[in-house]
Amino acid sequence: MYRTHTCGQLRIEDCGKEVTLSGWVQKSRDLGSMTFIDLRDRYGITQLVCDDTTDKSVYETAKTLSREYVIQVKGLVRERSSKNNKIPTGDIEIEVKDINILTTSKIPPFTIEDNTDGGDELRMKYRYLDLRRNCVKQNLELRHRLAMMVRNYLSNENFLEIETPFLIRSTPEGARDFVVPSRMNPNQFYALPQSPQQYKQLLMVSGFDRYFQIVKCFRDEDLRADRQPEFTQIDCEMSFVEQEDVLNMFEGLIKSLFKQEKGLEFGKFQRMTWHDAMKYYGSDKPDLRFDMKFVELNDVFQGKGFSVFDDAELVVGICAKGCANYTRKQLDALTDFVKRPQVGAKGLVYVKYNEDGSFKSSVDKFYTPEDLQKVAEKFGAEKGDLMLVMSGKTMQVRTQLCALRLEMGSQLNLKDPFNYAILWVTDFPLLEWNEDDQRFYAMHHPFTAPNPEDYPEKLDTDPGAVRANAYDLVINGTEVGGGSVRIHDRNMQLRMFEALGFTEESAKQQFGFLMSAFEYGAPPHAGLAFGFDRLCAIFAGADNIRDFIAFPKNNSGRDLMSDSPNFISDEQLEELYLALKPVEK
RNA sequence: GGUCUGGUAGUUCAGUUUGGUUAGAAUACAUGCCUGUCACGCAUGGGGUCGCGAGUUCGAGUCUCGUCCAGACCGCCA
Repeated sequence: MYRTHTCGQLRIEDCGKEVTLSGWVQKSRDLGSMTFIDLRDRYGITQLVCDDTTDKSVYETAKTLSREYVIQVKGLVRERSSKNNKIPTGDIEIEVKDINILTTSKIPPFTIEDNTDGGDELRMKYRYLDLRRNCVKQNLELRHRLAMMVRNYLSNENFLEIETPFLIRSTPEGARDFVVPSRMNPNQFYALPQSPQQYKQLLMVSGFDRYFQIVKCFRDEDLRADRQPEFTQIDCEMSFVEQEDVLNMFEGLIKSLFKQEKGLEFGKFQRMTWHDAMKYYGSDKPDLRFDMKFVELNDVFQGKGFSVFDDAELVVGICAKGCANYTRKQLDALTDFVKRPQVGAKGLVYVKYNEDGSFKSSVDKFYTPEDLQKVAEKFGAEKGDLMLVMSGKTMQVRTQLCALRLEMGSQLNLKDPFNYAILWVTDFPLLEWNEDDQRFYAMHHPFTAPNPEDYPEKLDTDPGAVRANAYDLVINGTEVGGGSVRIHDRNMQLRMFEALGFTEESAKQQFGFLMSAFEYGAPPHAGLAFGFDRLCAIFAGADNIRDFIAFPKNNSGRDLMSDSPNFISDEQLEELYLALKPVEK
């Protein structure tokens, strides 16, 4: 028997017991004629002691132990003479009677501690060692708990978890597909699913009126801190429901997770239309942990001879509470921030509402104190506030001001990761115009149902203004989930394809099986999917989802541990009827 | 496809602004001492292709160009 207890288990009441423990050597502290060893496993750390009561040959073995050796120890539990209240086993220690070295270890390239000395790259390369660290292990434990809660909640609500295929047909809409060559069907390829979208809709046609799946999805797009090429969704679909039913069901799920995991209770989640989110926060995923709402200022700023504002489509600003004391240097830094290529603004206008009631702005040449007073009134600004104003084309300037708003939120410490601001964003546009291709694309996906108020009339007259029955769940500025009511009527689906520039034939070619299925009695249905990795990160107050995935990829989509992707042999290529093309510089 | 930041002992970093003697610190590692440590302590020691390549120069870790790698972001992500 390798162990009678784990390394996190023994307490003061176990004193006097003969026990056997197995684990990794965390650290050895040699005090001369006395040696302490911290033994670690998944459950915790237990201190081992060798002193003059220890058999000499056993002590000699103890002296040879080095970090990360795997050992088995037999000994007696005894009370410590000096306790350690930092660990749960801190009241006891093991008087070592026998040590068995199970395996030795090379010196690890970084320390296996919460405050490791290892950098990201090194930790990825030796991910199996990184996972030994308590903080990383706890992230995976959190992930497991949340997955269990999701399964329990949905199972109790009569949802069935049904697996869908990973080797599927490629569809050109949406993100790039990862493709897999088929040996048995030369020159033909499978694709890995970007999501099980069409399969879950088929399951609705099949009568499984409540489906879910915690499932891997694959997208061959550039990565970010919150984007991995393979990631996990909580994918859900329901039949005989309207948008309201879906929002209520999954609001319940999210509330249940927060209640169980964090003991937090929330009232009804705030809702905001996509239009308002863009107008007041410049983003379809506004961070509502702080306010700093956009205020549109065309009427007070235009017509006074300041051509930058006079010529702009939109003049819009935010008010930073208590920031009128910002120095010239700080204001210049903000200007530099918005001028960075990532933000892309031309400049930034500030108006200080000083404590003495006077105004100081970067455009004093053009505006009288009375003008600026009106601006302040628009903002509802008080003495001591700083107003920051930008102008330009409507959508562009909103995006730029959004970047500034988030930056101010960071500077003013308004982004407490454990203060959760949750909202539904609803009424997304159905279609999105693409300048490059000169055509509309589905903003969500081509199966999303239009809002009945806008269909069919507006689809002909003003396609860009048609609202969809689509919704996102946003927490602290992160999109953690999204979904829609689906089209279940074949004619409506054909109209949609038409609007997207598909012919009936090309639509059939790509989505034929779904369209065929809809000819055999499709129920009204709707659903959504949550980004499970992001959800885990948010529960832990983290930004990067990598720490919540056991074996993640890096920025370039590489697995630094296994060094993949990598080349395959000529034999493999031959078998797959593939030939490589040289990379052009 | 683009913008920015970084690459120097096993590791994390300083040094680069202003080119100039033998490239430092902490930590890790090794050896010795130490009976209550738990970030143990003390002493000693080993450890460097300054990412790679080219250039400028009497001389390059330091300046220039190219390139590779890593990270953050923009585009992209139905």
